[in-house]
Amino acid sequence: MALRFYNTLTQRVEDFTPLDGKTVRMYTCGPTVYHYVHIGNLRTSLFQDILRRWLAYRGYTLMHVMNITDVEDKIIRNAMQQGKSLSEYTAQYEQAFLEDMATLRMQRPERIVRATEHIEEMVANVEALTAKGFTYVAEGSVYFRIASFPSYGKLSHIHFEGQMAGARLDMDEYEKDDARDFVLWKARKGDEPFWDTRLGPGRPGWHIECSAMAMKYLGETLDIHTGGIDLTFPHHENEIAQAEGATGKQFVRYWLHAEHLLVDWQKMSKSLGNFYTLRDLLEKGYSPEAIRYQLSQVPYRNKLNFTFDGLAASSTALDRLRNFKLRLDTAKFAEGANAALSEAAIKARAAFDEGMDADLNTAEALGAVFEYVRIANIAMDAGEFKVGNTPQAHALLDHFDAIFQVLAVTRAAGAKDDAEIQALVDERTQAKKARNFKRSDEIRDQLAADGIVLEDTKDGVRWKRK
RNA sequence: GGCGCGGUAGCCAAGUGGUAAGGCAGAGGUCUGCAAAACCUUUACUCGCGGGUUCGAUUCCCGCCCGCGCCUCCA
Repeated sequence: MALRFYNTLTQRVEDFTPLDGKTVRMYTCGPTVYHYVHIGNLRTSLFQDILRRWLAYRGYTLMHVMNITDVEDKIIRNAMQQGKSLSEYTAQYEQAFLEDMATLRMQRPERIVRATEHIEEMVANVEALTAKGFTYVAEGSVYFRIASFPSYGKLSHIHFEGQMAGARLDMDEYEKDDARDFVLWKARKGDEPFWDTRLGPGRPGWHIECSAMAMKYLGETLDIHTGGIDLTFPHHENEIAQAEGATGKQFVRYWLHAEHLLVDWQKMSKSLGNFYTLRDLLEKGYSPEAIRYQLSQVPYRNKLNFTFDGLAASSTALDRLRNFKLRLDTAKFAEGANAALSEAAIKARAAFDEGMDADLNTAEALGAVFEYVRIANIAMDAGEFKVGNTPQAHALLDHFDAIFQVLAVTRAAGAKDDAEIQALVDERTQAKKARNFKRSDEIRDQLAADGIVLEDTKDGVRWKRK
């Protein structure tokens, strides 16, 4: 079956077809760099990475733009408190975010753009809206008048007629004509940073950066727009108003939203003390691959309740796959090929692909790999796995890992290199042959202390990094 | 109150109108100088509850209960 995604706009799973042949124009709402991102943010980034990789596998050329929000209330507040400029303050967190992405083996989008470098595009977007009568000015700020945009609410499926029974309203924003209206351009306030523009001195509202930058780099109609589910309203709804108000054309064809990562079944927040950064987990000794696995294994549209038990389980599950690969690389197989196993490899590959095509069902895809691993292990135990079956097994693992990116071990700084380890392993084998168990056990313990595990198998000794 | 997502074995989780993938944990076993590691076997007559449609529902419809999120510049 074809590649298909759940589209928030239509609330249905739809076949995916880009507007322009094999090119996919995709925009991602990246982080607001006022602090280190947490693993919930990274889960969303990881969904985007997997989406990228799968689109590429399916033969599409990506034009993927991700923004960095580097001007915003918390950034301004924190930067001013620390006596830093905005860019001085945000640079450290932007850098940290990019490092986190690399640690988790995420690809960089084709283009990463910063809000503060696109003020002119935002001003132009606001002007286009004003020209069409969608805006009004109050106390120097420019607002979008929602009443003038009838389709407002089509993404979040909110009907605004008799709205707001139990919702809270922000009473500070008394200058708005309608509580639902949102700000496009904020008038300069106090000694906050500002830009002198045709809209007057001030700074952009949050939503305008994304519509302006997305259209600048990807055109008026995008294929895919992604983000966390909490951005659906109001952020993405407002992006639609800004873009479609200005162009009169459909802004985004497929809206994909990642569900939240939860801790104790609650959204992460600092006040609850359930806020983890990638650095926190690495300090506790979890590997980047185990974290990547844990964040990938639950399909992106499901909530993922993060627990350390779950992370440990992911680590063990990942070991199973790595052990299989190691066995494939080190065991001795008889000549020939087993037709039934070839069949199993083909089936596993097809099931993996079908799972991924079905709105990136990573759980199903993963299941297909594990099923093959079990079948192959049984065959190896029985001596029925043949040399001729190895290429297919490798191909399946490579195919899986091209998307999941978890099989290679991240080596600690200062770790022994392979040759060094092999020399010790060989020395131990010699000692064992000579029945010098004292020396052989000594080497085994020494390697264990360095995180190297030795495994004696019928085909000889193999080793791996823990 | 409105909108949205979900409730499947101890935990995580896939799935289909015809009688429940996979992973972790647990139990048993194989291998081994000892061990470690690894591998294998095994665990839901049942899919939140109550109705309905159907020859047949976990899967469709209705109602209810429970959890989570959004409705405040939160991924």
